[in-house]
Amino acid sequence: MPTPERTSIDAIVAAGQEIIEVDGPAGLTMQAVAERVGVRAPSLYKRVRDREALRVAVATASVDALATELEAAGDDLSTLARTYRTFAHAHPEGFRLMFNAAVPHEALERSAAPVIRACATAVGEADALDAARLFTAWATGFLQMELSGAFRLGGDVDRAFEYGLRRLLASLAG
Amino acid sequence: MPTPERTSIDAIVAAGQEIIEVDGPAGLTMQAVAERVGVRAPSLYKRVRDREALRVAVATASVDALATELEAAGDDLSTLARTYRTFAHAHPEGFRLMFNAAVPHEALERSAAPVIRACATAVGEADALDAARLFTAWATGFLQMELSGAFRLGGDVDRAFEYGLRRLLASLAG
DNA sequence: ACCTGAACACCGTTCAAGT
DNA sequence: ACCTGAACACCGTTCAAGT
Repeated sequence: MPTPERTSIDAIVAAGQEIIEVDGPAGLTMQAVAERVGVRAPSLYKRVRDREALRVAVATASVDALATELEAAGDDLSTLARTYRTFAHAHPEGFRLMFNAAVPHEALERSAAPVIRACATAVGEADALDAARLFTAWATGFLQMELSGAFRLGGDVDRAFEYGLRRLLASLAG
Repeated sequence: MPTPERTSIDAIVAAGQEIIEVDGPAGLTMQAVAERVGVRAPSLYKRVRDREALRVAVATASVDALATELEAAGDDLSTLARTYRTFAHAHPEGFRLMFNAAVPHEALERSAAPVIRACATAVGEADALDAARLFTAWATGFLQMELSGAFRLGGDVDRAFEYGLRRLLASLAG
């Protein structure tokens, strides 16, 4: 006898995204997600293989959301960098999880594409990939350090970000 | 009646470092550490407050080890970058944990000092901190992406590292 | 003083039984 | 077909009792 579905993979992932921002990555338990979507924990196994798959699904949703924002930001590297930073500030735990779960390659590629395209414009096709990696590595590392409090002491973090961005753009232009 | 100590905080932290490299961060359980140092799990609570404190202690040990290697590397930014990368390759899980645990500020400062000093030589005292943040953010982000497999496809990763390093040094020189 | 077994709460996961 | 309670294994943590 068929029964109506009481939740969905989308609702489960959305619940996971909300939970990590409130309770941190350790709060992402099967029971917390189940309670939030209104089922019992065992029911989640109809939609996700295990907790690790749920972590990956939540991380992938974050990468997809980031990709959407980057695509809307256009081809300007400064705008892309600031969009990236705004995203990280808005969803710090989702941002962190992106680098702590095995996000499928297609999702990563989609979020990388706008940066690679902008770099191709700046340095030409031949060096576009290397330049995009330079740019993305800097932005990612900066945000990770900013969020983890590595910049706790000294200096203006906004100024350090703009300094890095300016230097990088100059380097790519040179 | 006093009893002889059957383990030590150093042995516990060393066991934790070994465990994460073999079994990953999820393998760092109180029971696994206890077994490795030859006591029962409850005994660990004589030396560490809880599992999170153990994670922090292991991460801090990694930062200290990194700082020691950076101090020995000298004042050349290229050498510092390659030393950092060699360290990350040798202890990938220890490297990742450094950014996923609340390492005390003094440890972070000690590992940052060699880079700040090298940057002061390169760009002067006024911009040394911003330059060090640019440099460290790039290297950290690059390694994190390299280790997490974000560079899985396309291009030579070694070449991308050297490309980024060259561009950054040029930028700081300019 | 440090160590341990026992106990408890909590979590991930499976599965037979419900609808 | 999906959902659930019950069950099991495993883990973090506490604590009284041992030496």
